[in-house]
Amino acid sequence: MLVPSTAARPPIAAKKTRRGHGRPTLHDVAEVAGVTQITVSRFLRSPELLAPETAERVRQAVEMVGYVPNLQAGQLASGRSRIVATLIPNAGHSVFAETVQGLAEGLRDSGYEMLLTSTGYQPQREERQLRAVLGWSPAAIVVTGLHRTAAAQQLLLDARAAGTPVVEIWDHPTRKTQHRELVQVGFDHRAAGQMMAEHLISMGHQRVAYVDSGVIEDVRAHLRRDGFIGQARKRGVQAAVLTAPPGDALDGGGVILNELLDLRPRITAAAFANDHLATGALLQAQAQNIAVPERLALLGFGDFPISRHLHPGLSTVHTPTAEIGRIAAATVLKWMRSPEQPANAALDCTLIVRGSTKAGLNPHTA
Amino acid sequence: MLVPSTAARPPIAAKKTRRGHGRPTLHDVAEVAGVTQITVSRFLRSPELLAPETAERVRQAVEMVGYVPNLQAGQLASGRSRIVATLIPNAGHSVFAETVQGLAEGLRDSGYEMLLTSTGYQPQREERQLRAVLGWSPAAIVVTGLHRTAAAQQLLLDARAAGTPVVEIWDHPTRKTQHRELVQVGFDHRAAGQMMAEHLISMGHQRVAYVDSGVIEDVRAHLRRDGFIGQARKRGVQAAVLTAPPGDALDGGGVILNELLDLRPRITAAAFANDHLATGALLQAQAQNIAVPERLALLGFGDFPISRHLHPGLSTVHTPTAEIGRIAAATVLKWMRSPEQPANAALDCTLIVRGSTKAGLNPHTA
DNA sequence: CAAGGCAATGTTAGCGGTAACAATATGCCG
DNA sequence: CGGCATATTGTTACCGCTAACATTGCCTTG
Repeated sequence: MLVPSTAARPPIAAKKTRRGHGRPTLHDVAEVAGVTQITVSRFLRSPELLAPETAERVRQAVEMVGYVPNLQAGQLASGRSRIVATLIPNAGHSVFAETVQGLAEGLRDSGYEMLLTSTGYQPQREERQLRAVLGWSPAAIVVTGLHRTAAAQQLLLDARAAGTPVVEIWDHPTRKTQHRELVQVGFDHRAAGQMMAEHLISMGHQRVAYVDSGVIEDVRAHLRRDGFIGQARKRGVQAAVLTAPPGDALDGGGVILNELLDLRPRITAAAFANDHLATGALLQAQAQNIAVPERLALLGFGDFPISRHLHPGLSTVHTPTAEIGRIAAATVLKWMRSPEQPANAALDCTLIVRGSTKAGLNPHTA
Repeated sequence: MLVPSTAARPPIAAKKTRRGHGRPTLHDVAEVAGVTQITVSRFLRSPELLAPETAERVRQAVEMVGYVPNLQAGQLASGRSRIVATLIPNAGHSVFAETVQGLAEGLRDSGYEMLLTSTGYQPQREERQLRAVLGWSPAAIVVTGLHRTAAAQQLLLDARAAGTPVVEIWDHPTRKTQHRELVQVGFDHRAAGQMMAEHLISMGHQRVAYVDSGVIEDVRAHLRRDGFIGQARKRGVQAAVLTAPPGDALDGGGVILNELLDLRPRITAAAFANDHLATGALLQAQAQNIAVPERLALLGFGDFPISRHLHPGLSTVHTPTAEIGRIAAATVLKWMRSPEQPANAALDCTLIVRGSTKAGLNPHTA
């Protein structure tokens, strides 16, 4: 049995006092403090219920035995978990990494922890991971995008029906009709694509191209492509579509540049699925002495840090990557505290016009 | 009570059958299958123990009620958890993001999940988060670096003493003596710094500078700095030290470039804490028409994707970012399976020589 | 001064699983 | 045909914590 040793202020290595797993339990603390488990439990959760003097005794006991609460036990008993399950296509991609970081910051010190899995853009895997993660009875679920297997969707709706907040990030549906039980925090990729087309058109370009992502599972890039093409068509502008080769995007952009230059009829501007591709193309253009934007205007997507440092600066669309994470965290926290469903957050993408499109055919736009 | 409904193949929304939290339990499945809980539990963990016919009945029952195991309960009962706690300075930094992704991939389908927290480089926060995370009785702990508060270190050693694998990533101690209970997966930053100095020296530079990270808590960058300076001194070469301004590293690099050019006595080469800083400097040099490497050779660290696409290409040190994550995952998995402590993994950094140092004063080195 | 109220702490009964052991049934042997 | 090993399934007792209700003692109040 743990005796209130006279020495010991620094957390002493918990002696194996009980049959259990070796860590001190509420019971151990209670014994030292001369109270019962529940009093210690109360001290930890609502100390104001205890008599000040008792509270102090318990506080000392907690410190003395180096008590760390067993969260699994607590959650099993209370039915409440403190886990926010997060499913992300690829935690290594800078955009998602920033979102993850935003989430981590938003959740920090909230008492909730983030369980992170990376789906590698594969719906089947996402479904499997979702299933696994549900076993943790997460307090909330954050998933990327709106598209997934039917079974995964059903799992989410079931979880939602059972009262678990579910937030979809990075995407925002055009039609408000889509599964209204879930909350979206993101932006409209189709509209972003339209904005990109509109920008090029407004600069006077009549023949343009869109360079789609080489990651075929990147649904959002394809949405932007569709938006781009749709808008171009609507405005009577011809839009070719190329697809970047898989692999390193900077390399891919370089390769694509020459394909763009070879297109017949000639095009005067190209939009890219992301800034990496566009940067690759821009650097390649530089190497080959292709005048940007005179011969070919280039428009990226994502506003990666490097883009404004290039020469010419890369025009692009700024996306709220970290903000998505922070807002998702805030949304989830709010939702868990009060049961009413928070509003969707439709974030803004903003066009950043730099040199790679500015000195174009029709330089009347800042 | 759940009746084996005649319809229902797709997981039917679990009816609230018990006083519990609404999700079907082992008990529900058992009832449907006409067996007891433990048989269902066995089916899930070691199906080979069941009679084939029973197994099939249970399988159908599991599917029919849409059973998802309650992992908290299982772990509480068994004392084993399936959580790998991971503490990272900043999940948004590309290098760590790649490591996280590597970890996620390494853990994928292993049955273990990653609990991720971001410490923001702050030891106090790290300690707090470590404490919180210990409440999950993680099956293993992955922390970044070797430096932390004394209390945090004690927590890790306690966990280790209780049998929890602890892996320190991104760092590798020069002296093998340092807390041998923990396993390191990373590389020796001091040695990397030495290598950087050695490279510049071998190119004939006699006056060099090191641009340290603006993140004062980035202990590893400082280690590289110390290695750099130490090596320079050893070889009788003067080494100045500058510190990048905080904030955007690309900007910081640009600012630093002019400081480097203004240094008296003049220097001929500079090494940077990371490729972002070096890239910023390189782009700024380009903008100011400063000849690289003739007027000033630039050496980065990290081999970020952009570096080889710059003109001239940025010489740098390639670091095994994703590999650290993958190996850490493998190490942890192995360790959890067999109790003997795996070996440290000292990974290699390799010098990548590109144009930004190659055409230097003494171009005899490839 | 008895009754009621409130503050502080305790008791009991689970949460949903698993470990360890127990109990059957079955088959094979001499 | 009894006995024992083996295969299969069940019983019991927790894991460490919390919800809900119970108890105790003291203070206020009519």
